[in-house]
Amino acid sequence: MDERIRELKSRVQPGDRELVHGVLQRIGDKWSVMAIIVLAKRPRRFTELLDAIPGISRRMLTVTLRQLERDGLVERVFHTQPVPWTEYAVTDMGRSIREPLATVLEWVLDHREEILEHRARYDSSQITALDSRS
Amino acid sequence: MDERIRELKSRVQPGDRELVHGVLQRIGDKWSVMAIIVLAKRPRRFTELLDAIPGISRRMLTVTLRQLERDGLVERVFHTQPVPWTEYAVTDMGRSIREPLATVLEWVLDHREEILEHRARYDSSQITALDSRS
DNA sequence: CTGCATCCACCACGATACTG
DNA sequence: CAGTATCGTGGTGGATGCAG
Repeated sequence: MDERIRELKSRVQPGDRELVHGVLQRIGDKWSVMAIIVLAKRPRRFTELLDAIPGISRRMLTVTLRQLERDGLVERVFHTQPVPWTEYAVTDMGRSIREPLATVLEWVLDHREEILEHRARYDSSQITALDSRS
Repeated sequence: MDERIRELKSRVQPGDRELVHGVLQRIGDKWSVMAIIVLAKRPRRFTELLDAIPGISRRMLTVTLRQLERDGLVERVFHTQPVPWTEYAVTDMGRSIREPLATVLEWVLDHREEILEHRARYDSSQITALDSRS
């Protein structure tokens, strides 16, 4: 593991810190991951995405799709036949990011109980600290 | 890959969506990953972390450490000998999250050029769109 | 239908003064 | 040394009106 990290570190170039953090922020935002997951099943049009991603607003769907499009994870295809419409689809790169995402998901599922236990313990200790303060 | 995703999905329980998103947000925030990386090398005291993480404020260091502590990724140890002081260290779980993080890092490095190319292309197309609008 | 523009609420973060 | 408290600011996201 430490070996792997050293190996990866040797590949990091000057501007990569910002890039890495940018990607981490993207997958940490509210809708990007969901959009990629939904689009990975099959391409959709704007309104279909609105329905397929419960709770998202038109604004955030637009913003999210533009960001993903900018990075090349999603592409927007314009059709004219039979009637004009827009279709969104994941690119190969967009599809490939599900791999690291799955690794994160797996880690969370593996440590689900441990995290929740720690939170419960931490929160209750904070409450008692507050109690003794009053 | 799709097979792996299906397998992981079968393990997802009702409340896990929030939990997963919470973890993604944490690794997407500005300082958590850096704090874990620094602490993984060796334990540090508060002021050492302040120096080891360039640009972080005392406030954000406190906030970040408390969140990581709450989730059980970092532990705070109080010493009394020879003089009272505080020491922070990563837990086994905190150490283990470097694995999925490394996977994400690897993906970013693998797609560094492609992402930057897409951004450059997207941005220049936006500029021309703005030009034709004026 | 597919957006973009605007306004607003909230939260993350930074600067800084203060405390045991 | 190791924080906490307070304030200010920018960014993220939601609601909604308008347009091609």
